[in-house]
Amino acid sequence: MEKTNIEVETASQVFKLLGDKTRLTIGALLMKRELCVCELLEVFEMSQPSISQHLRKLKDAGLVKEARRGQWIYYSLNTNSEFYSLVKYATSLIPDQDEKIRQIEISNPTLRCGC
Amino acid sequence: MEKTNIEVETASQVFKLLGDKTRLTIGALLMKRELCVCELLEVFEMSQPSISQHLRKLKDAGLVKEARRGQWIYYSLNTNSEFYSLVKYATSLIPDQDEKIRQIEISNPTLRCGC
DNA sequence: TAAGTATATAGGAATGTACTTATATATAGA
DNA sequence: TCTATATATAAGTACATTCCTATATACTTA
Repeated sequence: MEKTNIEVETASQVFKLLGDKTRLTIGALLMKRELCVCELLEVFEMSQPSISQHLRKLKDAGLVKEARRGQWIYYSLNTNSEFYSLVKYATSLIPDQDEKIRQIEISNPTLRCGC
Repeated sequence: MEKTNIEVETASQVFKLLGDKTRLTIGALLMKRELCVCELLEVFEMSQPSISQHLRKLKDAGLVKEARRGQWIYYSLNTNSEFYSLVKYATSLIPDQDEKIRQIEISNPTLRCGC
């Protein structure tokens, strides 16, 4: 886990981002695999705009990146970010999020039609 | 650097604490040595109550402990805290705080009389 | 091109945060 | 015990944050 010297201002901004339960959990979930908004919506008791706003903050800080695939925009961790190892460390501290991933896979919101 | 599993709620609270420039810097300074409020006051452009309030939050979370010695209350990192390794990691990310320590030692607020 | 789904943005309300000044409390020393 | 110094607490204010609802935008498919 290489460490670079990050300015106090910058580092504290990233900690502030991780200092929110929803965003920290999103980070841990994205550690497992990329996810779209409608998938995250399955595991947070929160409106779609709220999820989008959290993702935007993470994206603005360069922690996550997005990729549109058809109708969906998939979010994933930006492994090139200078904060990636911090995110990895931070998310490793909290309990495993497999249960939430399973919940997403059961409801499978991107495949409603069943085809 | 051992990692225990910390609840999302708890972990995000600690990140929130570190998500403030002043508190993150205090953490890095306490990594160097214990300090009293009047010493911290030398390196932050902030009122004494503000410093005290930041220290109180860090103390309430168990990250720092205090020890009164005469007129002064010395704050230090609580190495027994389950978050100590997180604090150590977090503070290792930011630039070295030696300059601020030197500044404190030059002004030496706990020894005003020179005796 | 119209309708449906996914996501983003705008605007606003409630709450939280980080400061400030004023004041209280605790210790030290004359 | 009086005064000075160190620190904590209280109360108020400005600003930031996080949610919401309503609406706009983008893509897909009939």
